This record gives sequence, structure tokens and C-alpha cells, in this order.
Amino acid sequence: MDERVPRDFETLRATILDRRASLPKRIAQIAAYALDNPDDIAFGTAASIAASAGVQPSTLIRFAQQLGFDGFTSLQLVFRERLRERNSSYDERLAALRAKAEEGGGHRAIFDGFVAAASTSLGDISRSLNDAHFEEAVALLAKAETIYVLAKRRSYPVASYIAYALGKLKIRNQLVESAAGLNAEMIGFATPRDAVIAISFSPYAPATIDETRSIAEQGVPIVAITDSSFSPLAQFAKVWFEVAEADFGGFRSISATMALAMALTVAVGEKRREAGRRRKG
Amino acid sequence: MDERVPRDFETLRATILDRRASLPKRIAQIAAYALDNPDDIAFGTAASIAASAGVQPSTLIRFAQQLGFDGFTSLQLVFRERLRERNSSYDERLAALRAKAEEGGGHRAIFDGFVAAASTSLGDISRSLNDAHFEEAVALLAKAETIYVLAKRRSYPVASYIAYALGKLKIRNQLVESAAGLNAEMIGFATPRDAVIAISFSPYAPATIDETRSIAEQGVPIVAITDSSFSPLAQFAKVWFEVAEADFGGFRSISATMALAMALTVAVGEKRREAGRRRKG
DNA sequence: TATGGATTGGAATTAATATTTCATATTGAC
DNA sequence: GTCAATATGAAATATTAATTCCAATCCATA
Repeated sequence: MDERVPRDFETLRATILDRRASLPKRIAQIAAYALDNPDDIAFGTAASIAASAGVQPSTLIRFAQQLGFDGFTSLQLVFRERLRERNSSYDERLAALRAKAEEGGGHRAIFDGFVAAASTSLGDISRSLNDAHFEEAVALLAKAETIYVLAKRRSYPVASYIAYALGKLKIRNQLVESAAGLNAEMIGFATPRDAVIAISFSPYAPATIDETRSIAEQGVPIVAITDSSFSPLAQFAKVWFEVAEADFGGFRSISATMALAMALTVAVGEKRREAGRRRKG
Repeated sequence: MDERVPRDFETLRATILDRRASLPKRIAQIAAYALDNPDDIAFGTAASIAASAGVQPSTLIRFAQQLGFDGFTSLQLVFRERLRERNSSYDERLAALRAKAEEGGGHRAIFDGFVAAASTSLGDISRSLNDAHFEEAVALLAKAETIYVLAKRRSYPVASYIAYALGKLKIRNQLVESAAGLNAEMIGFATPRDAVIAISFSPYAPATIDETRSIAEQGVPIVAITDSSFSPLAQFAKVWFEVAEADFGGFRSISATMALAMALTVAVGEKRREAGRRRKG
């Protein structure tokens, strides 16, 4: 192996792109495949990769040799190393942000801390969201005559966003907030043909709990967004989502809740459109 | 291989932890090594892993079989799958989410789309936020007697969050919203010793623009969060932030704006505490 | 402390995988 | 169009790695 063999993925990638024009057809084919499917190269066997790329195993080895490696195995090491590093890189970057933020590096650090908390929360919810629950919630909300939206304090911004988005989608909704103190009366109008989105996180705002209970007692189905299965909201809800938000400096992120809220809203709009088409068509 | 063989890493991990106490010494040794060095299991050979863990290759296979796999190779697949999912670099994961969302794979795809949009927006703002502007905004807001918060429609959730957080930090603030239509009068009370956070994105809500103009004319310093240097808000503002939010399905994310808002709020609280200490000490 | 069963180490075996080789096909230059 | 150089396919071979097997050891129990 000569001195200029690429040892890291980026160099390798650059080298391949650089020589691309001058490579023979089959070699170019495997080169393109390698850049498009680096994970396959990292994990596969020469035979399996060759098959996926539509070439012979020997071509794979010639490709590696042409780049200066002494065989496929050495080439593969670069792809594996990349995975190892990439693995850590995102988490490390986040950890670095958070560390810097926590050791108190000025005001910029505060900003970094919140960005890190938001990213972490999004990653978590993306991994943990249950598809079936989501579908169920969408179905339940899509057939409601009016969607009541219920949240106070820290969760209120989410509720106000939901109300805004539902309005834009022309879906009848009622944000339960009344400057005149008429929440109870407002809730009284809800029927089992309606539905509720209730949002509350520990420490649960007592008003949210009370209103959720009373609306549940009227037989109105509830979709809850909360932070644990022990949440008082969970017992009232037909479907509930557990959202774990990361916090920074005592302030919890609401980015994951927000993303879920947006998705619910738009999915409900989508489902109604589908239903509408079916009725007409 | 029986039915209950763990197919994903988390299940596998749980199974191992569960049985840990009842495992023979060498098997326990390799079990601990596997959980501590999952990357090594994913990439290594039976011999190399066994050597690193200080056991015989055959022990490794017995370990796998005890978990229900038919050999080391099947066990290794689980560790590799984990890397594929986890490791597929952050950007790649995002791209995958977005691609899946855009090709329209049902309702889950909508959720993925919003998560991707939020993550992208956070990445963008993290790169583009100007430290000096941020410091300036914090300084300006920290010395205000009352912070007025101004935003309508899509930006309103951010404003309501700011008002909530400022309240928690015991910083006097006024969310400019009045069910009684008294916004103009409310604004009339502001003086140059106060400050304003105004938030608006294209298409700029006319009310926000009008109110911002009139409050600017009273000499009240303004911090604006908006989406372009051509924004009508920019001309009125002492400091302004350009926040580019990614969108999905016509709905723009607000996660970056939210992170910035949280950071501003908490940084202002921080700066006030610092100033308080200095006066006393 | 003797006995049986479980556990372990290490070598032998088997399976798999990478690499090489060689015949054939393709391409480009004259 | 011919020739040489280059590229490719397919199978043979060499290498490496997984698995199995058996003897040795350990451990619990009587």
C-alpha cells in the first residue's frame, strides 16, 4: 500500500470523485454504488456487495486496488471507521454543546444549551413515537365535529399553535381559554361527537386536569400529550402520547411536543381530505 | 432460533440485563463486554472480540446461543443493525426522514417531515446566529423596565411562551393581546426605558407591523425576530435576528424561533442576576 | 470429600469469504 | 479492420473466520 492511500472517508470520497471520469465502466459502477451506499460497503461481504451493485466480486477488489488499497478488506476498514466516528460525532457534538452550555460559557452557551435540548428531544420522540397510537389519534380527531384544545401555562403555546393551524386548515376548533372565566361553560357545549386535545406536563396545571376530567365525563374522547404513564391525563384519554422533553437550565424544551402537535394537526387535515374525496368519488 | 430471539438492540440489551445474574462467569464477562463495547461486537471477528474480552471464541458463541441465536453471526447482525440506524450520520438520517415524508408514506411520514423540518431549522440557526447581536439584544432587554411582547398568528405561540418564561423569572412583561381591543392603549404606556420583542414572519401580520411602528415611534427600543433583512420589522429594530425556518407541507417549523426565544429569555434573566449581584457586592 | 452436571479452554473441523487466475470480451490506436 | 492493451466474468484457490468437539476444570450437592 503506497503512502497516498486514503485513510479517512472524506479523502477517499474526494479521490473517487476526482478520478470518476477516468474509471472503466464496471469500476465506475462500483464507485458510484460505494458513495451511494457506504453502509452496505461497511457491513457487507465482497460477494453481497458485488451482487447489489451488479458486478463481480473481483471488480470490487480491482476497485480497491486501483485506489491503492491492497484488497477489499482494507478498503472496507475505511468505511467501517467512518461509521464508528460518525456514530459518535453527532452525539459528541451535542454533548459538547451541552457541556459548554452547562459550564457556563456566557450567553451564547445558553442558546447552545437550548438548541441541544431541542435536538435531543426531537431525536427521542422520533425514536419513540408509536405509529399505531398516532393513527388512532388522527382517526379520532378527524371525525370530530369540533376539536377542543386544552392546555395552560407552559403547554399553552402548543395549544395556541394547534388552534392556529386547525383554523388555517378550516377545521372547526375551540381553544379553551376565556378571559371572562367561562371555560366551564365552553366545555359544557362539547358532545361525544367532538374530540379534545389535552396537553399537560408535570407539574400538571390543576385547571387542565379539572377541565379534562369534566369533559371526559361528558363522554368526549380525549387525545392527551403528556410526560408519563402516571400522568393524571393518561387515565382520561382514549389515546395518549408520552413525550420526554430534555431541559436546560430548568426550562424544558417544547420542540418535540410542538412537532407532534403540528403533525397531528396536518395529519387530521389530510385524513379529512381523503375522507372527503371518498365520499364524493 | 426460537420465536423470542431479540431482533433489535434494545430488546437484546434488556434481555441481557435481565439474565445477568444467572449467567456463568465467562458468559457474564462477554455479556458485560458486549454492552460496554457494542461497536466492537458489530465490527470485530469472533476471535478478535474474544481476545479483547479475555475469553475464548467458543464462549462468545455459547453466549449467543444462550440468548437464542443460532450463532455469533446472528447475534452480530443485531449489533450491526443498531449501528446502521444510529450511525447513519445525523444528516443522512434527516435526509432519509425527509425523503420518506416527501414520497408520502402515510401519516407517520407527516410526523417525520415535521421532525426533519425542526431539526434542520435548529441546525441552521445554530450555525448562523450572531453572538454579538445576541449579546446586544440581551443587554437591551435586561435593562428594560417592562418587556413588551408582540406577535400574532403563527408567531403568537412563541410570544406566549416568552411571556410565560419571563413571568417565571419574575421579569415584568406585557404580552400585547387584548380581547377587548385595547392593544393601542396598552402600547401607549410604553416608554424608552422599556423594550419590545417583536416577532413576525412573511406574510407579516399587518397588526404586528402597525403596532411595532407605533411603539418604535415612541422611542421604545425593539428586538425583532423575523425572516429576512427586507422584513418591515427590521427597519424599526435596534437589533434583529434573521431566522430561516424549514417548512413541511406548507407549515413552517417554529422550533428555531422557539429556541432563540427561550435562550433570549433565560439569558436576560441571567444578566439581571449578574447585574443584581454586582450592585450588591 | 466424592460425584455428577455444568462450564471452560483449546484444538480440529467446517463454512464463509477474499483473492487470484485465466479465458474471453471490449476498447482504442494505427 | 487488426492488433495490442485493457477490462471483465467466472471459477479455482487460498485465507480467514465461525463453529464444533472433546478433554479438563470447576462447582454445587450429598
